[in-house]
Amino acid sequence: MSDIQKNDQELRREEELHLLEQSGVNAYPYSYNKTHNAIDILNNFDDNSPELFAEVSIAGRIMSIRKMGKASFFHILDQSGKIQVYLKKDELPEFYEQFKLLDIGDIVGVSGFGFRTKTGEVSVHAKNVELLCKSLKPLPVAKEEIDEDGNKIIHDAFADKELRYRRRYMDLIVNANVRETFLKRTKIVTYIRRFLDGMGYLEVDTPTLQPLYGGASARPFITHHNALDVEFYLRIALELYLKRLIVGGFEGVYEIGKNFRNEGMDRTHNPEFSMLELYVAYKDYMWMLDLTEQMIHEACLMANGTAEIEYDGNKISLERPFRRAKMFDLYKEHTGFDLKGKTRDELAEIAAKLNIHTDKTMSSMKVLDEIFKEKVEPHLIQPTFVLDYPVEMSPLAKKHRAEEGLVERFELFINGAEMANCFSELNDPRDQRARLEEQAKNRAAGDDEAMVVDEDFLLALEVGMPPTAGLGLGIDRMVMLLTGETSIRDVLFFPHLKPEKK
RNA sequence: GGGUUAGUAGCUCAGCCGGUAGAGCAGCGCCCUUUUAAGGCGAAGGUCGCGGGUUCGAAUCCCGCCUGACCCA
Repeated sequence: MSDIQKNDQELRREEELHLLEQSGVNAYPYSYNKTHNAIDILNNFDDNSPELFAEVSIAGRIMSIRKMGKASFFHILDQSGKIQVYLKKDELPEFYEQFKLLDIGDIVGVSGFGFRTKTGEVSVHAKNVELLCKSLKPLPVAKEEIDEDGNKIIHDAFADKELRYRRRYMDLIVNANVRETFLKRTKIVTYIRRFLDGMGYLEVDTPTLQPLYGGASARPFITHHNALDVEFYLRIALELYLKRLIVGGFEGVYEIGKNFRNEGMDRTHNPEFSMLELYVAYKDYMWMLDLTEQMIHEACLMANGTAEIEYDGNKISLERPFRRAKMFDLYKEHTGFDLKGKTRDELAEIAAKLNIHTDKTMSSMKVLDEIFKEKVEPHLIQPTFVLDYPVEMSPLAKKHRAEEGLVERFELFINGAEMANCFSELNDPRDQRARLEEQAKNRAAGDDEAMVVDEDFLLALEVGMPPTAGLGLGIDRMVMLLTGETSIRDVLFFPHLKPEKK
């Protein structure tokens, strides 16, 4: 990068770095012996026994500096939070000169003792400060104020969404709420793992690069393997490989991993996103429904301390039990029509009455799907398990034990959005072959989201898969719900954006 | 893909019925040994997203493009 592109602040920081190095300071040393996190001191400092913090070493990034002549205050930020440091010239005469060359954004180690300032803030009185990393780029600076009611007011917050997403590291440094959201995300995912591990299920890894893709209706990303000179697809679902592991004899497996779908990006879609898929042998979908309900309920309690949350202006209760409703009952409830057993043309006629646009190319399933999206989904604000879908909509689900034309499947909707999807898994290889061949026909007829026939998967089913319940749960959407974020970009560290053009 | 809207200093924003830019914070210099949106004084800092056009003159008006946000299909 040439000097022409650097602004005066960047040039000044480089100049300061040279000055520091000339005076013998290593601006990029190798380690620092840190004994405390900011929060350890802030939470545990006791005015009656300050000796508990008589010797502390903390380290972090300088976030604000208040110089007052021969004494100074600055705040440093570590992973746990911010803490104030106090510095006197007559105690640190040598460093005090260097201090002039330090900036907001530099990382320092501070050793000293804990104390409380006149104004009541627990701080560290520095006996020694050393530079651990010189920062060459100015950081967006926001100032915080605590108002009379104790609320934090942030002035000039770093708010430009595009910059925040493209320079997420800056966003994380400057915006505490962003850090909190991602910490919560990690806690939620850790909780899910602990929950499933506690049930005795195995966490496994299956291929991301696949010679054939399947398990969902979506267009894949295609890539190329040079040594083999073959095309590979990035997986669109975890399903077919996890089921092979159930065939292989494991009785409970799960994977939390990335799926890749070659489709548009918006507030709820990123081309790569995280899914949990779980398969448990000898269980059916209603058993999995209970597990799903428990897992989401507990994850919310763990993340928020309550099962009552507010999301996008809606009050949502994740208290158990969630509502359970059959799909065709919901159609009746929200459209007034009984759609069960209707022909394609009858459905199209009803759609027209409901002011839903259809065209001749749409199959009866597509029409049903449209009506559901338009008339039912928006009403599913409180958590609702939608039960028993038409067989044509669910090529990997087992036929319903009691109802003709349906499969044993549920989807969970919360705040009008699909959160989880589950079936009693189809394990009759003859039926599975017929369904995949049907998909292949749709594909040949132009549906580029239809599934392909995976002969190896069918072979696995012929070897025999025990009765199995399978669940897919969108991790990003669940994190959105539990953190109150309405854009998927705010729960992904590095959401995809269009490339920057220079 | 369509509509609305935004892009001005490192950050947050004002200026937009045309006359070549302004504030706060950050940064710089001086003063200040318990401050906390620290304070006081002073001096800086900008191809006004990019490219065309209209005009004596464009951040401002017109066209195209890029990037983001929101809504719609």
